[in-house]
Amino acid sequence: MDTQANLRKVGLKATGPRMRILELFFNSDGGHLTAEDVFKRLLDEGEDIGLATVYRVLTQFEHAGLLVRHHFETGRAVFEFNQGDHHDHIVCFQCGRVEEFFDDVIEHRQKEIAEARGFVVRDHALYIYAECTRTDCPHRPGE
Amino acid sequence: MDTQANLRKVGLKATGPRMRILELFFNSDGGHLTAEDVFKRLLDEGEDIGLATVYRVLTQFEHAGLLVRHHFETGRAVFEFNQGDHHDHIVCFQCGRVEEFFDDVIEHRQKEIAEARGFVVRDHALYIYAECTRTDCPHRPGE
DNA sequence: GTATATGCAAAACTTTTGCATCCTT
DNA sequence: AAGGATGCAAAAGTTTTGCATATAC
Repeated sequence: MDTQANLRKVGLKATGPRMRILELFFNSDGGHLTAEDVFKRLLDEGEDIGLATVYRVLTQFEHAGLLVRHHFETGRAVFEFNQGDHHDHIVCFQCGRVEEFFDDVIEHRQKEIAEARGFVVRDHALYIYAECTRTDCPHRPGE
Repeated sequence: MDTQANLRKVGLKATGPRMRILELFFNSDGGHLTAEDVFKRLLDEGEDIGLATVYRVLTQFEHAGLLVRHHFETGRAVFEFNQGDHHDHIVCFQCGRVEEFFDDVIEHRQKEIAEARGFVVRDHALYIYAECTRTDCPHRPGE
């Protein structure tokens, strides 16, 4: 991934902090990170970065369409890499794991419902909160 | 509505603040209120109430099943009266109006999707963000 | 070289907690 | 009377902003 080119493409200067943050999301394999998560990881990597910069960059990336901001039930914003494909989320109550899915039936039905009520859909967010029945559920609440 | 009886039913003492807050939601016709909204309305009514109490009572009501807490994209929690019937939301980008709906197809599909992936659904939240095409859209962003 | 981005510190905002007093049962 | 609930103030947690310095182009 040419981080520098990707930043320029969306009209942002290719600065150090921006490149590190974008790479972090690119390498995190669809992970959902809070501003604090990003900040700590960069500190761990030995970066000299400020939390304010992280917040500013995350917001810029959201506006540029590089990241998507979500509001889970924690009250804190989490960000994920925008792979272009829209998808919804299943969040495990027990281990906090987030799995993604996309379903045509649901997507379609939403559009119908909204239009029948005189709305034009611009976006939507569907979160299913569930219990993970898998044996490999790490069961580590609070992380 | 017998506010006093409703509170006792869920095991809470029928105190002044709790009764006022429950009545507020009952009379607000399905309105979605933040803690701050509730606090201000009670102050306007001349109540001597603290914001901390509002937060405590709202959380108690949520646990008791009297209210439902939502996280819209604002970052602040909003509460609504729990009428027992689950429903999802269409939020108008322009006027902020929230319309509710329930759709069996979507409900069913969610259950199927989650179970196919080894999850047992406990709850879910679906928010459709849309533009209101109605002529009576008040168009008052920021309220 | 110039405009923008950054780090730090301080502020703003939402929510929680400690504690003395008050109220419900 | 006893225990829980309240208001106030202070704290904790998240996000934003002001400003001097540093960096990208």
